[in-house]
Amino acid sequence: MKPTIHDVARRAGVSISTVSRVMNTPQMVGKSKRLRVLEAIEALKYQPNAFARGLIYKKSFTLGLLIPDIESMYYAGMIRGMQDACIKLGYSLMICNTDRNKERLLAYIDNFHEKQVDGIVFASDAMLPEYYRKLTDCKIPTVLVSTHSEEYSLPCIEIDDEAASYDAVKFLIGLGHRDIGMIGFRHDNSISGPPRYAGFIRAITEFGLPDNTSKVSYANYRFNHAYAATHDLLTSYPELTALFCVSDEFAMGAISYLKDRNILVPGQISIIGFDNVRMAGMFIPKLTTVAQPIYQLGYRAAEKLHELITTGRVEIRREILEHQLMIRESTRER
Amino acid sequence: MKPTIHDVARRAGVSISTVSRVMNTPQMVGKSKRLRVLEAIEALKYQPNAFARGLIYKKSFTLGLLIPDIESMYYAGMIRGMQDACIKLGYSLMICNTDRNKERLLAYIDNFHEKQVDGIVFASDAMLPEYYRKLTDCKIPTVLVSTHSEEYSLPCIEIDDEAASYDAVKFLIGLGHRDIGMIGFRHDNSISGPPRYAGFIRAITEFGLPDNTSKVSYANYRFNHAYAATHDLLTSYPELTALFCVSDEFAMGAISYLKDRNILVPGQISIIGFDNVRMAGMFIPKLTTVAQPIYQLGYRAAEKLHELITTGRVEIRREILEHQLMIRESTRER
DNA sequence: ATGAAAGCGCTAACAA
DNA sequence: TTGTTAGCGCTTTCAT
Repeated sequence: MKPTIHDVARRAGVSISTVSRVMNTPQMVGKSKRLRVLEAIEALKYQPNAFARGLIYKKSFTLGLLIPDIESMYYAGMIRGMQDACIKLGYSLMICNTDRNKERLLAYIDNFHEKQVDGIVFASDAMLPEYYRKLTDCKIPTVLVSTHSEEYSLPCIEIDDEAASYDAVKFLIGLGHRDIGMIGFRHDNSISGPPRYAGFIRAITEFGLPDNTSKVSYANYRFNHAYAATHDLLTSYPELTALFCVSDEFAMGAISYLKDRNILVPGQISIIGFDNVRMAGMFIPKLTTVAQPIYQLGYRAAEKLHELITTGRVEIRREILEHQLMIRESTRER
Repeated sequence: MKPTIHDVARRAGVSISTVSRVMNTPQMVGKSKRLRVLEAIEALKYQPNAFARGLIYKKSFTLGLLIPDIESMYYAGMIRGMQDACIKLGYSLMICNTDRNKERLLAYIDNFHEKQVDGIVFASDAMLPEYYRKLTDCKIPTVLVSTHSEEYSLPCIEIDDEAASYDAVKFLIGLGHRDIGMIGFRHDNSISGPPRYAGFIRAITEFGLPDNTSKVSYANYRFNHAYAATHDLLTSYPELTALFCVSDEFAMGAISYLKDRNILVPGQISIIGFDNVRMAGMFIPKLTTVAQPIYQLGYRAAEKLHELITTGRVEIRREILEHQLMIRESTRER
């Protein structure tokens, strides 16, 4: 049996309130008793029971994280940042992989509610009305990361997708490319899909390139979809000399397809990715990409959630972190 | 304020025990009252308080997971399996990334103890005496995954590293290679290091190859170490025509180095990896590798831990899952 | 400075 | 079938 506060009190020959005091307000306890209690705690390897504490404080010191895909390298990096922040702030982190499944996500929120997490970091793309309703019903403070919401004024932290996209395409144009295609996220099931498309279009028009509006193919999160999308796009537009991919995984899928067709990257087609996941610098060729501050995104999300939990509000509701172009080997001058 | 059992009881016009009963033993409650209670629960969006329950059941219905590196693709796959099993079994999962840091791991165990997790899945390489002591002090049921322990008889689930290694090298030999090198894990800080080396040696000797005992270079978990290790190995033994890498990440590091030196894979050197992480099939060239049943490893670990928690023991203490050769593009006949 | 006692939200034993 | 009540382990008044 786990020792309780009573065991410690008995062993130290004091009352349970004294034991409680040495744990919470040691300065209110006489030195000799305090020492005896400390000794007993050590000897018994006593750990206060988090259930009993939670019952009183109504706090679990646990944060919940909802991510769509634990196997995505993007989220893995984010988790690291979040967990480091949690250690600093004294929270535990409960990570839940929704697999982009609505029911599953909803079930996780119920679970968080029951387990009384102090707050939730939501990294699962679109904040649907059902999610929002449940969240507000439960009154659990929530912060969005690398997504945002138009309808609901939840605090969020992300990058400027439109600008980042624009910078990527502008870089390609600067390299002399004029026939640029894009492998994007479907607009109907992603948040960053539309702004990244908008950035692409803005760069194309601003620099007076021929109408590339339709030279876009959409894929669904994973590698093999991007592989197929690249096939479609190149079949329709064989003149393309550069491809803007909205994620590094898409870039890898595209390059993989090109490789299978004996098309050289960057020799014949330049590829730029997005995210700068850890794998980006390991791929062959090493990916030129728009780097998101992935670790920071996670770290700040936890900090922001902490702010929301403790103060009830948040300094800056929508926080934008800087992106940065990483030039490596998958792009070349036209 | 979160509604309590009292609120539900009041609204339904019954006692709190009746409410408790409809949640735990509905068949013991009269139909009309049951319906009224259900209605009240729904209307109030009542969720029983996990703290109060935990205090009574002395169970948190939460499992703890200790992993060395959340950014490793290997562990990401394992987590998915584990979480799916947890959903099935009614547990939540608390994932903690130790970053291979001893103090951090120890602190996480304390945290698990305080939060009263029902059990721990330990996936962090070596089970050091300090870890084991703390674990037994806390009396938290523990299962090892993709590692094992000679000294302590903890339940574990893994593959047969020696045999898997042997199979990989045998495959290379079957391809006609006679000068085979290896990029391995350091023996002093890994569990699978020695058996994988042993498998390599056994294959070499069994097939009467020249003494390759020393044609091994060691790396430290990550890509860039393998990159450097490959450089060292090839500088000493330029005659090598095949390389056995003990992880896919090492294989990628090796290939990356070779690429930078304009050495063709598999044209001039064949590379075989280990693990079959998701990325293995996406790399260029696609990795031939020894597949571990990564998802299953995670899934079974959670099931096994559940078995240990509920029955106090475990059917098979050391459980071995099957590995399987995945032949792709990074190897070729000599 | 210290102890006794109330109560956090729930379950389970006991009564009715 | 139902309600009353005694804890689970802890913090926090309130006395002393």
